[in-house]
Amino acid sequence: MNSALRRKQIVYAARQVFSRKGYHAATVEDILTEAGIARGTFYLHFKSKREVFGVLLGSFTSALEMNIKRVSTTPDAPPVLDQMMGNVERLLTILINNLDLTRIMLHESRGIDPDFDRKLGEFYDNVLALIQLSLKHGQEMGVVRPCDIEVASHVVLGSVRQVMEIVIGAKKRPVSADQLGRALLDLLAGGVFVRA
Amino acid sequence: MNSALRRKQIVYAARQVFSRKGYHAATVEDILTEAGIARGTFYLHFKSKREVFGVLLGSFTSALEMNIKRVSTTPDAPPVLDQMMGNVERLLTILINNLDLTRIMLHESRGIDPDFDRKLGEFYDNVLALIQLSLKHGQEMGVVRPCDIEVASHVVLGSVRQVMEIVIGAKKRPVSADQLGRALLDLLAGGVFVRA
Amino acid sequence: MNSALRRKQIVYAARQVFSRKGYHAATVEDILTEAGIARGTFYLHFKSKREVFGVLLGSFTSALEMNIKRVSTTPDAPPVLDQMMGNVERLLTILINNLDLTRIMLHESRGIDPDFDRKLGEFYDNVLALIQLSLKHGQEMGVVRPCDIEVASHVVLGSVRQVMEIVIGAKKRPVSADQLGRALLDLLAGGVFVRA
Amino acid sequence: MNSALRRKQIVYAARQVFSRKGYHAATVEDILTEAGIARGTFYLHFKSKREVFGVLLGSFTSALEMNIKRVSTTPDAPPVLDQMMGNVERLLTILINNLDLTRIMLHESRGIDPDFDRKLGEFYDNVLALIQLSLKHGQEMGVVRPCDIEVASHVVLGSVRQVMEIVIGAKKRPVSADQLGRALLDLLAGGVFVRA
DNA sequence: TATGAATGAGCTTTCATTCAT
DNA sequence: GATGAATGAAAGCTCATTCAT
Repeated sequence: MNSALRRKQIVYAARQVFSRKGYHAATVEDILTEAGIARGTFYLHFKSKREVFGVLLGSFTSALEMNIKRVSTTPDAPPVLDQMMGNVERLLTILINNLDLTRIMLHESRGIDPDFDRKLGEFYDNVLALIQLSLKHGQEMGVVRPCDIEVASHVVLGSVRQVMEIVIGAKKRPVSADQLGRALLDLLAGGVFVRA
Repeated sequence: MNSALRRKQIVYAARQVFSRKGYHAATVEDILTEAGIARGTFYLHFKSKREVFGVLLGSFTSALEMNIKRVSTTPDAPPVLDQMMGNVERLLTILINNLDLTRIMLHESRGIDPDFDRKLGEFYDNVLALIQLSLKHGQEMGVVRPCDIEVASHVVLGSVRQVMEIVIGAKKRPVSADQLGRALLDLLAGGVFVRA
Repeated sequence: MNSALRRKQIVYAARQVFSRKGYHAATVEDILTEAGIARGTFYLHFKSKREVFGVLLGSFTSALEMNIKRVSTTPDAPPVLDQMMGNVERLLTILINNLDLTRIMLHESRGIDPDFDRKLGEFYDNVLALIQLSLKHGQEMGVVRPCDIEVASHVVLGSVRQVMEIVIGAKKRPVSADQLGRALLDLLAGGVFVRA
Repeated sequence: MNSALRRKQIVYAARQVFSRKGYHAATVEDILTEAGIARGTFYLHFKSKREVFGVLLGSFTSALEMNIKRVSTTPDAPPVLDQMMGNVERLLTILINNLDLTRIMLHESRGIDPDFDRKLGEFYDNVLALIQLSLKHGQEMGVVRPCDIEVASHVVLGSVRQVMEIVIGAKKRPVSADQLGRALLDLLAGGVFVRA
C-alpha cells in the first residue's frame, strides 16, 4: 500500500482510539486492531505512539489556526466586527464537525509529554495573539470597548473552549453550530451582567 | 508519627511532585523521596498513587465549591450582582493562592482515570448549576441581561478557567487577584464587543 | 499476660487461620485479628510466621508419634495384631478429633520451607519405621503375611492418610472414627482383591 | 519461534524450576533464566506464573486420567482383575517416568491457589470414582471381596500415592516400576495382616 | 510486656519499542 | 513494505519483619 495512504489509515485509526479511550488508556495494540495492521507496520510509519498523537493534534490545531483570518483594515474589507464574528463561527463549525478531535484536544492532550504541552501552549498563544490583534484593531475602529485586551482575549478563548463542553456533553442530540454561535456571540458582544 | 499527620505529609509531598512533573510522569518513588519515607509507609496510608491524587483533587474541588455561595434574595441580602462578583473574586483568590493545585486541576487531571474524569465533570457541572442559579436570580432582579443562561454560565466558567492561564503562565511575577478580578468582571459585565 | 499463655493464644489463633486459608494465603495480619493482639506482640513471642506454623505442626506430629506404641513382644503383652490395630485406631481418633490440624498437615505443610519438608519427611519416616517394626514382629509371630515390608508400611500409612480425606471432605456430617477404623482395618487385614 | 513451540519450551523450563525449588520459592526470573528468554516473552505466552503451573499440573493429571481405563465387562474383555492391575501398573509407570511432575503433584500443588486445590480435588475424585466403579464390577464378578467400596478406593489410591514416596525418596537408584507394582498389587490383593 | 507505624526487599505485570524473517 | 515474536525497563504493590515509644 502507498505509504502516504497507510499513514492516513493509521492516523485515522488512532483518532478513533484516542477519542474513545484517551491517550494513556489507549495502547498501541488498540490502534493496531482498529487499523487492522501488524505491530511492525505501525512502527514502519511512525516513530512512536506519541508521534501519531502529535500528528493528530498538530494537524487539528493547524486546521484551526488556518481558519482564523487576520482581520483586515483595508478600506474594502468587511467590518472588523463581522470578521471577528466570522472567525468565531468558523472555529465553532470546525470544532463541532470534529467533536472527537475536539474532545482529544480539550481533555486528553495535557500532561502526556512536555513537548505536546509546549506545542499546545504555543497554539493557544497564537490564537490569543490573533484575538488580541483583532481586538486592538477593533478598538482603533471603535467597535471594541476599551478594556484589558489580554484578559479580553482570554475571555473569548475561554468562552469558546468551555462552550464546546456543551456540545461534547450532549451525547445524542447534536448541537447546532449556528444557534450556539449566535448565543455565544450575543454574550461576547453584550456581556453577561447588566452594565452598571 | 500520627497517622493523620503522616497522611497530610504524603499528600503535601505528592502535591509538590504532581505539580512539578504531572501525574503520569510522577512515580511513587518520587513521592517517597520528596516525603522522605519508605515505600511501605506510603502504601500504609494510601491504596495507590491514584488515591493520593484523588484526595488532592477532591479536597481542592471541595474547597472551591465551598466558596461558591448560593446567591440570596432575601430583602436584607447584598445586591445579587455583588454576590456574584464576590463568588468570582473568592474563587480567583483561592486559585491564585494555590497555583500548583490549579495547574494540576486544569492541566493534569483529565485522562488519568475514568473515575476522576467523572468526578471532575460533576464538579464543573455543580459549578455551572450554581452559576445558572445565580443568573436566573439575576435576571429576575433585572441585573442580568436576557440571554441563554446555559451558554452564559459556560462563558463565565470558561472565562475564569482561561484567565487562570495568564497567572499560571506568569512564572515569576505573581498576578494580583484583585486586578485580574476587576478586569475580568468588567468584561463579564460589559461584554467584549461594542453592542451593535 | 503470662508469656506461656500468650503463646498458646497465638498458636490457637494461627491454627484457626491456617486451617481456614492455608499457610500462604494466611497473613500475619489475619492471625493478629484472630488473636486480637498487636503486631509487635506477635513478634515478641515468635520469631516469624514460619515459627508458629512449625510449633503447630511439630506439636501435632509429636502428639501423633506419641500415640504410636511400639509393639511389645513380652509374654504378657496383648496380641501383636491387637497392638497394631490399636495404633491405627488411636491415630484415626486423634486425626478425626483435630480435623483442622489434619487438614493443615495433609494439605498445607509441603513446599513452605525446606526445613518443614525435612521435618515432615522425618515424621513420616519415623512412622514408617514404627510400622515396619510392627510388621517385622508380626511376621515373626506369624500374624503378618510374608510380604515386602517396606511397601506394606507405605500401604498402611498411605491408606490412613488417604482415608482421612473422606473425613475432611465430609463437611457437615462427621464421620465416626470407629466405623471408619473398622472398615479400614478390615481392608488392611483382608486385602482388596480376592486372592488368586 | 513458533508460538506453540515457545510455550512448550517455557512449560518445560518451568517444570525444571518448580521441581527444583518448589512453586513458591521459584520466581519467574528463575524460569526466564532456565528458558533463556526475556521477561516479556514469558508474559506473551502466559498470563502468570500460576498459569504455567496450572498447565503443567493439568496436563499431567490429564495424562494420568487418560491412562485409567474403565473396566470392561463384555464377554471378550480380559479378566476384571487384570484390567485393574493394568491400571495400577500403567499409573505407576507414568509416575515413575515423570518423577519430577509426580513430586510437584504430591508435594507442591496444595495451597497455591484455591483454583488448583479444587482442580486437584476433582482429579482425585475422578480417580476414586473410577476405582469404585472397578471395584463394583469386581464384586459383581466375585473377584473383589465384599467390603466398603469407598474406603477400599481410598486404600488403593492412598497406597499408590504413598508408595510413590519410596521412589521419590530414592535419589539415585531408580526403582523399578515392575517390581514395585508387583509388591504393591500383592498387598492390595492379599492384605497386610493375616486374616483372623 | 505491648503497641502499631515504619520498613524495604522482592514480587508480578505492562507495554512501547525493536528486529529477524 | 509487512509481519509478529521478542524485548526489558520500569511501574505499582504486598507483607513479613523491625523498632521507637
